[in-house]
Amino acid sequence: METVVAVEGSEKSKLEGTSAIVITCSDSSKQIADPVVYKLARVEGDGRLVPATDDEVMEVEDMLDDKSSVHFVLDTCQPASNHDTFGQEFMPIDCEGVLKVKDPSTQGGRSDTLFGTTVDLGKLNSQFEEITQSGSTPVDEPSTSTMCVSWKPDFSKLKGEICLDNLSVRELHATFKATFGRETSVKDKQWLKRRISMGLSNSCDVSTTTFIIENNRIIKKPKVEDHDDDNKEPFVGLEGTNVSGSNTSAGQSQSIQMADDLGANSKSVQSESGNTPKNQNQITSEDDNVGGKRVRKPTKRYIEASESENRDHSGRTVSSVKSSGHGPRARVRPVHNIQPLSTSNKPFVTRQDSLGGSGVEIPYVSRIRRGRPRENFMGLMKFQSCETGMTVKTAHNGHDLKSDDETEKQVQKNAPPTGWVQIQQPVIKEAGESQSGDMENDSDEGGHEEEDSDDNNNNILTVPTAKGGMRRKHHRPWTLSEVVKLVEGVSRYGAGRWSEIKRISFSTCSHRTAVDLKDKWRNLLRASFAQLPAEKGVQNSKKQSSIPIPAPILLRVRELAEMQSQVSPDLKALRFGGHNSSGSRNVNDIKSGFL
DNA sequence: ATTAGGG
DNA sequence: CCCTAAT
Repeated sequence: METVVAVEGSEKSKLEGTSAIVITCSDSSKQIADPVVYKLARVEGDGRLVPATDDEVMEVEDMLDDKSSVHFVLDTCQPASNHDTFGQEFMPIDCEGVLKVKDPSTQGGRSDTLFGTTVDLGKLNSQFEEITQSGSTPVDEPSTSTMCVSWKPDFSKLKGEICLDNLSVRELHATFKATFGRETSVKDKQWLKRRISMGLSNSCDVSTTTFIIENNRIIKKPKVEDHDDDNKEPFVGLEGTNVSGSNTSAGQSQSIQMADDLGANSKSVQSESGNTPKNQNQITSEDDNVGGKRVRKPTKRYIEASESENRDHSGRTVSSVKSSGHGPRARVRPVHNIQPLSTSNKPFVTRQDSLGGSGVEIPYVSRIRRGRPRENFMGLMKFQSCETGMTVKTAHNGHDLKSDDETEKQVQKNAPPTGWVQIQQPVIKEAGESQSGDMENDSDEGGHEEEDSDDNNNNILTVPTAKGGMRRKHHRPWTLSEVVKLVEGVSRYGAGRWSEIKRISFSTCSHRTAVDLKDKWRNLLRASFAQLPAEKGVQNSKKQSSIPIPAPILLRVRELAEMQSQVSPDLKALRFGGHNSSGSRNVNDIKSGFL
């Protein structure tokens, strides 16, 4: 079930000796099993084909996480059909996707191009032609609305909006860096453009990346003709009336510009009435209500902590906290044994009570589920049924990170302790989403052990990592695809609608609560804004304990953030001069009609 | 129950 | 991640 995709241009025959990128898509629950085979090669000016260098391949590799399904085989003359070696893996990005970009150079003169970008799935070739030539794109075909599909490159937005053409080499370098997060010494403009385009398209979302580069700065380019984007970017219209669907065409193109161009403090849209001293106070003490953030009084924890300084620990007032059922948890929850048997032979571990500092040894019971009780086993069941469609990839490029999870999973499967996992529940496909799309590459979604054995694994606090460090048991490194899903979700529903995003985009991830999503987004935000201004002087220096997030994604994050005015003042300050502080409020205000 | 923020 | 305040 493999097709060597058509290679545009005349050089097809010469491809034999070039390097190949094999991308296999083996999500069995999806019916698309058309692996795409790319040959990565460069064509020199004289028409010679030069196999991609290690460096080039690396660059492409960088854009995919290490779990990616892409294997690079350099200089093999093997026919591409010979993909047995590659095992079954998943593409972190779009299965159905077409990795392609509009490339100016393919239409014009030079042929110094990479074949990879002109490769396309045959069935979409015609569309490609149409798009690359005219700007008039067909509206996206009705999306099947799996996450997978939703991330397919959106050609409709591709119309000449990546203006790499006019850039100097220097500017291109900047762009390159922004895209890949690293420098390049290549001076060939075509090459740079090509690479950047590839980078963006490979990030699976060129869709909203409407920007141009100016003075080393990435600037959004106001879209003017947005007839077909309405459903794609609900938040383009920050005016709020058209969060979903209804469309005030006038407002749309402007709102973006507002976000970028309104430099001043349009932040406080207060009533003009009081020109009293209060107004001046507002300017100075705006921080009291930092950007309209919710003000918090010191937490109980904090109060208690400071109180306990002046108090014998035995005199602690437990009652100060609403001890409704479970008093103050010093990270100690009531015992909640669901599966008595499996805990039987586990070492009884004690730990210090962290609250009193009294040194009391208390039996360590791992946390019961925080918050509300687990909905039920649905998530699990769902997960299981999803999981079945997946091929577990192992014995490949050492995935240290999840090795432990993997083994645990194995254990679970081999010896189901309770048997209740056997319960079969009808899988509810939520809005027809995910199901397969979600699982396509999240092969490391442990799921089981977390859900049913967690509470009983009394003894495992941390697990050793490959690098000698200790990782918290519960810490699941975020998959690239999870990140992608998150970003996608935010772009759809807006930052803040975590439960929505959780429900829709993460329906299959039993872990990753809405809070987790929020936290991750916060981190992404930080990362996305930290990277650029820092000139990322030491990109590879710090121990990147977690997978580096591809620059294009970060780019996207930042864009979304700006679009939704999520940029915190600090971060904005971090950027180049006070540039964008839009007066628009966040989505929640819009939602509540607060305008 | 959900969300925002601090730790 | 975890926790809590706020809504």
